Amino acid sequence: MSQPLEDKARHMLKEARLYCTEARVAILQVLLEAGGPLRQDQIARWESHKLNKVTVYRTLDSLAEAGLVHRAFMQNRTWHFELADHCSENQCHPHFTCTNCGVTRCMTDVSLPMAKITQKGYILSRQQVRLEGLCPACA
Amino acid sequence: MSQPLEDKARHMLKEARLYCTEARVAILQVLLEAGGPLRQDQIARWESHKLNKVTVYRTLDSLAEAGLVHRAFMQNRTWHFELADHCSENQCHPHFTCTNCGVTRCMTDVSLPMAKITQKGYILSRQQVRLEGLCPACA
DNA sequence: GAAAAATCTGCAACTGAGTTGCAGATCCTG
DNA sequence: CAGGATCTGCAACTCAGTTGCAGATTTTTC
Repeated sequence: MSQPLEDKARHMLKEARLYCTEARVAILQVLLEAGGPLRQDQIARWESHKLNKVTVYRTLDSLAEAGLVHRAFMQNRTWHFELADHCSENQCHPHFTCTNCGVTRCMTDVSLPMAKITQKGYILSRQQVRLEGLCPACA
Repeated sequence: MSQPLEDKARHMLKEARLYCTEARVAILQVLLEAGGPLRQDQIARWESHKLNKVTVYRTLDSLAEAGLVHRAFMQNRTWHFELADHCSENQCHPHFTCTNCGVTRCMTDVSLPMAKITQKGYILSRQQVRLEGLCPACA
């Protein structure tokens, strides 16, 4: 059923010159399918894949190092990972978290200009924006 | 020596209608003196105050609830706390972290416009900006 | 100002995300 | 398909932050 996703995942791994291991293919598929940030446990439990948490973390590390995935944000001391597409070179889309229900959403259609650091000597390479408020369901 | 800071701390607590306990006065003093974000262990070890970590966390919670302090950012799965002044109602100053040496600095002179959420139903109440790059020493 | 009520504080034990070492399994290249 | 390079899973660990509870402080009441 998700053959095309698996193919896409394998292709991404080939491009990045990474071993096409079961775990990497599975995790990329899960992230492609989810279309948003996921925690380690959400990935490990997804569908029929049963991956050890150590494997999930190490796999995400290698995918992040290769630039395929990145740590989107931390919530409740837990990292959420997502595919690194839809990101410009130095800025990803903002993430909105509802302070009432806790749901977090990617605001892919919102963007802010890069900050300007006036102090001398700083080299700004990346900017991250978190938004907080009420989601439509809780407002 | 830090009599004025202690007085200021006590005054802040009175204003916020909180008990003037030793721990609260001490922690406010430390944060006033530091002038930037601190971790729990940095606060606990500051000068002659020897506070239990549970006390530090609970005290910071109560100060945060009263609006005197807030969680500035998380680094290495650890919260950094700072005084809540210098913050506008819905946005605090950005924090810059050097990807090389790990140092984090408050960029009080940098500001970004608030994001505009185009999707209906969202109420945006707070925006947080993290910056990454190289500090003058590492650039 | 002392007693009562309301709140803190510290200790010990716990929680849970993320990490490490290592042996055995998989993947790729020649 | 053999052999080296690289993963994977298990068990045990780390460490920031939390919880329950008994005893200590602070504030309020009279």
